[in-house]
Amino acid sequence: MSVEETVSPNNFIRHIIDEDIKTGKNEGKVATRFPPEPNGYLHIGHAKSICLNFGIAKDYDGTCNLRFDDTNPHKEDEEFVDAIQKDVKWLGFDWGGRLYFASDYFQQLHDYAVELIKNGKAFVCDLGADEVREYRGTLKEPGRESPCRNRTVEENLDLFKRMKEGEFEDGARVLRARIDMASPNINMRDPTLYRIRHGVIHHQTGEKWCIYPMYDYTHPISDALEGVTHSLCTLEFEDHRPLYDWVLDNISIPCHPRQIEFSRLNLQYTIVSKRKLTELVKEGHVDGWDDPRMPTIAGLRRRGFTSRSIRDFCDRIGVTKSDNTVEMGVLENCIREDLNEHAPRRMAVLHPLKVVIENYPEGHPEELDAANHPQDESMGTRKIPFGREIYIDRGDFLEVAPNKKFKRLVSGGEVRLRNAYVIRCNEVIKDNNGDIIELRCTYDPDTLGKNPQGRKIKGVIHWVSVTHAIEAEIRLYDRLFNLPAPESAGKDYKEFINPDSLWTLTQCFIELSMADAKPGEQFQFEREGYFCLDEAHVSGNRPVFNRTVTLRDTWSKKNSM
RNA sequence: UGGGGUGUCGCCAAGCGGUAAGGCACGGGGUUUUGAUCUCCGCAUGCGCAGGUUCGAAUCCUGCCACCCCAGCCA
Repeated sequence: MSVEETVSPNNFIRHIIDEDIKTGKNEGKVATRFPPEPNGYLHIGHAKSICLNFGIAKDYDGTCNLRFDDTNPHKEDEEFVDAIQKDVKWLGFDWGGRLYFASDYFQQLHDYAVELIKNGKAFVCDLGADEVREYRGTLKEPGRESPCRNRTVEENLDLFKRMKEGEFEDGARVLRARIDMASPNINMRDPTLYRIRHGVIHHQTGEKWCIYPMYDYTHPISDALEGVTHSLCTLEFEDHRPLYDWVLDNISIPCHPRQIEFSRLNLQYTIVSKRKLTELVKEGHVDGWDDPRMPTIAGLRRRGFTSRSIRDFCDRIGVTKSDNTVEMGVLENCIREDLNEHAPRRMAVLHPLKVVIENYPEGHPEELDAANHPQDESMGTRKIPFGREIYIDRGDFLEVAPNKKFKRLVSGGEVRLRNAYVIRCNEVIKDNNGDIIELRCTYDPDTLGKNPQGRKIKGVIHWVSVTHAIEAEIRLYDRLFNLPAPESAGKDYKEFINPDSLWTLTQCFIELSMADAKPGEQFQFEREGYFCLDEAHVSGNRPVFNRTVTLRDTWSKKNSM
């Protein structure tokens, strides 16, 4: 497979790793991890991180762990841990049995906390949440020390033990690191290490614990326990790195991974924020996490994106520290490139208009041969039934050509039926409203597989035989938001939800050969785009197809300007 | 002068003192029974701005400017 041969592009993180290997750091080993919190589905931004972490492990002959950062049972759920594993696997990565949970380390995390207390590096604080905030100071002014800051080791040990044993209510006390309330870095102003959470059932540890460690405390230790060498995270954690290092420097743990930050992905016309995606799902703006309009891995999969195209996308966008917003065109290009190569061609009529071929014999349908791929003979051919009555797309007929460049069918004009004959339109039948309901045509029997003598046929249109067509529902998707950057418009992003992001067409006709298509199977509907049979939905007894992406269309683009 | 970051083509992004890669997008030509694909050509005398060092600066120095992140007992 060509993807496996692709050389991953270099980036600044790989440069750092190259240097570490050259200088013999970590004995030349490379270990990364992908650490999602199971509080939502993975999205395209996570794909960037997954490709980075697993890609590095693969290329450097190292390892990449899948570790759930499950320190906040309030927001987390088993549904998400299952979905995340499914998505990482689907993206083509393998954690090889190294599946971990931060909650696996709760006991060790607790023991290291006791160690910090014993060394006077942590204390139990009685301040309430509001007071802690007040004492923290502001961005420009230093904070004040908690009145509890100078408790004795014995008292701290006793209080922490009683916190663990459930003696205190939620919020009554926290364990804090004893660092520096005057630090210009707010993260270093005696950050909270442990909080009390009663009455929640943790999806992994049940009711075993009522104190839960914070991210800033859990993450460095989890990394170190797993022997991670390079801990890759996004830019907003850059300010947390001093704390990451402080934790590891102040406990007796032999390993000290290096945290390296890179910028997160932003994609135009969508949002890549788990919190906001959760809102879209919960408030019903979309039909679940796997709605084909969602930038989630599950949504992209259902839309018809291949994992190969997503990996390709991640390679193309690169990894840097600069803020970036990638155009949809890049993602679209990736899936078009993949599907152009791999998707077999089919014909489907989305907006049917009936055509009767008057000089074609009745009751003598024939079977024509059609290539499954115009450039790849190895994909073979198929039979397509042709008959006296066919459907063409309404958009492929106009009574009068609007300009000399129009090459579809017009009254009195000729057009090539893809994989079949040239037809001429002789008559336009209309209903009482003046709407076109049928075309009367004749065909030239001498044009199958060859061009007619003495005249040039400019246009080619697709079609489907009326008697053999399968009725289908086709869903056309457009961008979820009608603003390139819905999150930074200074208003609620939900105001920019595109009301026309889904068009459902219920009376479409697809060619017979797709009768036994499998869920998820992908096709190019010639001249329309790439479509896949929906994984889950059948509407009545009609199959449902999702449009993954249109074909590139320089013609309509030019004419719409 | 609160701290931490980032600024190279419309969007990504190489570049690491020797004279601006590549991809997407865009414009144009060719082939074509998909207005697709494929193919060829074009697309930064310029690297946030201003100075300086140097034979030579996107790369080094100085000073500005713009944008992003941080005051959860979220991650």
